[in-house]
Amino acid sequence: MDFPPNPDTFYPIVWNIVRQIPSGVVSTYGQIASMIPPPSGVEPTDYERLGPRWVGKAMNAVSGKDDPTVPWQRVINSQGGISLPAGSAAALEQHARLLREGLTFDKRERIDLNIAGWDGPDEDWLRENDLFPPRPLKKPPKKESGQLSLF
DNA sequence: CGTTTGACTACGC
DNA sequence: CGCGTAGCCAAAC
Repeated sequence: MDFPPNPDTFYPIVWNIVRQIPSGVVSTYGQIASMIPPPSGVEPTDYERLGPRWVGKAMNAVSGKDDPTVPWQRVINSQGGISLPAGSAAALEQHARLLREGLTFDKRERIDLNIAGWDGPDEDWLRENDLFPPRPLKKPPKKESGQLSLF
């Protein structure tokens, strides 16, 4: 299955989550997928592999509808890069929008998820929508839990 | 009607 | 750090 069992229900969930992403940060296909329960009939192990691609499908469907309420530009791949074909009009548009939102790309054209990675929606919102907590995008800061309050 | 192709990721070198 | 590969199947060609 490289396609959601039921796009009509799966896509809207994805779009609702994407609508929660604030300007200035970014999420990933995998993180979005991690919040959505596997559709009935789909094994969790399969979903882990297929979910991210389905999220990509949902994003593709947005551009078709040209829905201005879905900030699709804030969803990038797990490496912090734009997944649209390099040089394509859509890719350039996404790049421009992200720059406009204050995000910065390194010389490899990638965003540092440790800095700009999204922490997910409010917990209340997640509960109201029966969604799971997102998989963290930021890697643990080595040891020293959290950070010393001292500066 | 057979082939190619994905808005992905994790993993191995 | 970068490049290649598997997993997998509906659509587009």
